[in-house]
Amino acid sequence: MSTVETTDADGGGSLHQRILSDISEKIMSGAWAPGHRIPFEHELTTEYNCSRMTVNKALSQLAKAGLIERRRRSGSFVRQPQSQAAVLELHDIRIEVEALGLPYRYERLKRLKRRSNAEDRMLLGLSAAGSVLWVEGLHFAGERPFALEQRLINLSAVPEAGDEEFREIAAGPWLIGRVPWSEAEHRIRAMAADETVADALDIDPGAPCLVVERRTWSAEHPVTHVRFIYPAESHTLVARFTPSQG
Amino acid sequence: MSTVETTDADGGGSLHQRILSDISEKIMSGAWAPGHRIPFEHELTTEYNCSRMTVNKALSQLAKAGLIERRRRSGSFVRQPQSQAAVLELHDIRIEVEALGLPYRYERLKRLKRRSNAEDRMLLGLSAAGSVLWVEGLHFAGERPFALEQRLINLSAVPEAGDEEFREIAAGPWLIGRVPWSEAEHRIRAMAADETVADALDIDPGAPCLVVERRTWSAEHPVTHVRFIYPAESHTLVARFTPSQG
DNA sequence: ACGGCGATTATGTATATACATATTGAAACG
DNA sequence: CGTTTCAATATGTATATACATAATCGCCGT
Repeated sequence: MSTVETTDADGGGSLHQRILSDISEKIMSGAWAPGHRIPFEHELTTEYNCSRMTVNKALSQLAKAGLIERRRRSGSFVRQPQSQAAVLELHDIRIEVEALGLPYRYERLKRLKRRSNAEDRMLLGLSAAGSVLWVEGLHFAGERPFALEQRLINLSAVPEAGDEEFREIAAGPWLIGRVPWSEAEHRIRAMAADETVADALDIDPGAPCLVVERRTWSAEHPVTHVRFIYPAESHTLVARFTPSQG
Repeated sequence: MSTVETTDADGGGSLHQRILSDISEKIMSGAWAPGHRIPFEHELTTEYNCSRMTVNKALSQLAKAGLIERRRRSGSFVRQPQSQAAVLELHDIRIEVEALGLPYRYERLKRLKRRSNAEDRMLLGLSAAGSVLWVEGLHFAGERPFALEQRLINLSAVPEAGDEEFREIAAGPWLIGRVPWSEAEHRIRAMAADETVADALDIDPGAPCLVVERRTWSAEHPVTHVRFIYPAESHTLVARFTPSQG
């Protein structure tokens, strides 16, 4: 610790990241309950064998993310999970997860190309039949499932999506940059997890979930319909605004 | 710059904060358009007469917030804003209900004037203690409960609310028109109904609910915190928006 | 011309250090 | 016994430094 060691000497990621994910894991898993005092900076310093600045930066970030609260002279404490803020912006889940300091991972569950049925057309707002792609995947924050994604892509609008596997990359990031969207509509509601959802998200059947559905258009053409399903505890949408004044 | 100078030597806030606000100001105002290369770290270092670490931390934070993009060897650039925060309308429940073609009714359940406790202050974002008014009421659509409202009013900001009974009129419509609000923040999440909520809304305990919390400010003063609790089946929020630019 | 390779450059991450500031707990005092 | 004061402590913010890493530019040889 006395000299400057090579950056990223350990295995994966930076030390900063490792501290972040270690601590938020402990909090998320419940090992450190709300109110629990987490180790002092100088203790983490010896635990991770690093300088206080490194620990400090990680803890400050957790504080800004709302996971912990810091009190001078007293230490840092796990906060009541009322303010696990995520922002209703672009709704890129990777960014949301990484803002929590957790490693992000995506895993495709299903992929199916088919001729649109009545429900597909309703979801997309299509009048005529055509090819659609159905993709289902799981977003992970660390080891835990963070959100289940169910997506319908209108292949008449985005034919090249038909050649994509979406095995490791979520369809959202793929579509952005390829298809300029001109309009979007969100629907937000609560739902009880059914068998399938509960299984995928590793929660109890019947547990409350937050559902965010988005429909996107590009120049009047329906592009995609996504449904994100979050376990209730893991997610709060935050929207801040000032009056529009007519 | 050669020695360690006293922290916060300048006027208000930290240097970190000043750099942050300066740069986001320039971006938000359009002075630095998307694609514009902002000064290099070493340039800002001389401009603000501070170390690179300080500048680096500020820029990293802006990057994490999505305002800028950083490229090694090339510098930092103002990003294209991908999307905007959703503009949820300030929803008036009477209008929602009447849009469904159902008769609307409001009924007050509880009303309590008290000195703010720690939780009240947290909800309202107050630092000092003071009088608050707690009002709980039910919104009906026809015969069925449509939403449960739990509201906290900061009597320091709106003293005349202390004389109101809110027996037949909900506090929301009363406040609007009386108190011009300058800013609001929504938090949206899912929740399982507890005993109290289930009883009020006439649903089963454990049933999923949509919770919308709103905090309102008027000229920097916290005015009110409301929580609307909807049975999952009865409600879907809709937000529609277009990208701010290409 | 053109493709590869090394030098340069800006950012990324870490260290050790210094001093500020808020809060707590205990000692000193009226 | 209550209050005031003070020192200890943990966090907050800044500095200077060191080395890593990625991307670009320009040189050079074929």
